[in-house]
Amino acid sequence: MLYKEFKKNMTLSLEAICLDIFNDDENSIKIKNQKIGVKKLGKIIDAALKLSNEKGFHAMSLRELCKESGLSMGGLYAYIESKDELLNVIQDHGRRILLKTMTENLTNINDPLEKLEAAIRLHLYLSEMMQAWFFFSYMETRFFNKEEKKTAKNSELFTEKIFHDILNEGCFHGVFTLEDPLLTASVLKAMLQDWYLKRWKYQERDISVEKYAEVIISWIKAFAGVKLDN
Amino acid sequence: MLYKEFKKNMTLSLEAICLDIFNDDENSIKIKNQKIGVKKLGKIIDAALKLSNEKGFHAMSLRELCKESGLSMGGLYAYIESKDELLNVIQDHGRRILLKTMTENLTNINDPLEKLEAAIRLHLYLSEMMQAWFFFSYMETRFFNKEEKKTAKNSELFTEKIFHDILNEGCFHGVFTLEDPLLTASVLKAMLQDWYLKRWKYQERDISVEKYAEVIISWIKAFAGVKLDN
DNA sequence: GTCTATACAACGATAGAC
DNA sequence: GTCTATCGTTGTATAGAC
Repeated sequence: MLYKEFKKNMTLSLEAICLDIFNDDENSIKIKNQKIGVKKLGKIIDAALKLSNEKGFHAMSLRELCKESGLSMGGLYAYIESKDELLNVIQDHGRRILLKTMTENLTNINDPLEKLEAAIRLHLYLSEMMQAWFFFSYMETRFFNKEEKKTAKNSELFTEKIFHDILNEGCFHGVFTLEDPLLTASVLKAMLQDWYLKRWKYQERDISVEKYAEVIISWIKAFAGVKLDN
Repeated sequence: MLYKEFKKNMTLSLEAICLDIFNDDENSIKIKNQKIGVKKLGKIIDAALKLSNEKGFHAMSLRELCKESGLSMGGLYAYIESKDELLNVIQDHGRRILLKTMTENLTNINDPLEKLEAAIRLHLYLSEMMQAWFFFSYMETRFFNKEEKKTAKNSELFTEKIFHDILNEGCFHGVFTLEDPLLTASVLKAMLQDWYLKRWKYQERDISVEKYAEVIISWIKAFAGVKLDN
């Protein structure tokens, strides 16, 4: 699947997820009008991601955030309880999309090699589409409180586990030959993360996300002892 | 070479570098006594790295830094001009060691495969020894000003170039078979960085730096079409 | 060379008008 | 639902005693 196609499919399901999140957060959100609420909350998250990725979440002042999202200080506090809670909202928002997309799109693939390729493309395309969130999530995790840190850690291990399971399955069926599938999954994940962590480099060198996916796939094939057919 | 051996050799040359740095910074440092100065500046850097890696450089207050390094606010300002300049001092300190170690220890190796293995081990061992600085440098770069950002970017590309050159050399001599040596070097670097970025994971799983080095080396061998001999 | 005391700006958060 | 005005706190940085 090409990135363009993936993006088109995703845009539709994204709106539904945003609505879900807004309704679940009604205890902390003071806005009753759903239409206004969803729209502005989206603007706040986008602005917060933009500013945070430029200067860090902690260095981003709420006054700046207000300017960027077109609200006043008082207005902002109708959407969030505190600056800390804003962080939770952002994290939760992205994590839901990540979890939903990864699980839903892989269940009906059985062939290990096919599944591995699909998972790699899926993760890369998703991180290309929501680069700001992936970058934010990676860079800001260490500033979370204890509980949020644990959730973030589990999310990291969840993605790793997807690849670990596929590799194990492949080894069991004799498609892959690996000495340490877990360590392989870990390194594979590092390569996927590099895509959204050093986007400036890949952009400068005109490397498309499809091209990068191909490199990663041919790399894992070589390492897992899969015969190259192209 | 094992990590233990590497560490022993490094400790000696480290002290000399610290003295160099102290002498070069005499325009901003108000301390005249060299012995006192070097010792305390080292303490300040260590404390700053510790606190910064816990909560971020921006979130670390100078009051905390004073407590951690055993100085008063006034005392601290005898060593640094401003908080921003402290960032430069830390960056410069680590970068010098990195540059010196990488260049000095690779010049007299000619065989591409041997050189590649040595470079991988060198980078991993160095990042194991100075994990705090490597982590700091990776995580805080985006908060630098324009000029410092450029220097950091060049440092990133410098390390990548070392691997790129070795891979090119190997391809030229027919030892490696690679479609895109630059992209390979880029991905290789991502794998090396994962070692100091997710140390908690590798520690939890009892993966030593030697073991990790072996995995990376066998991975690049498989990808570059080098016959495995063990 | 190091300390205490203090200046002043910017922060997150809230109250109350509209 | 959004605004302005204002609170108390904490930040960096400096002055002057020792």
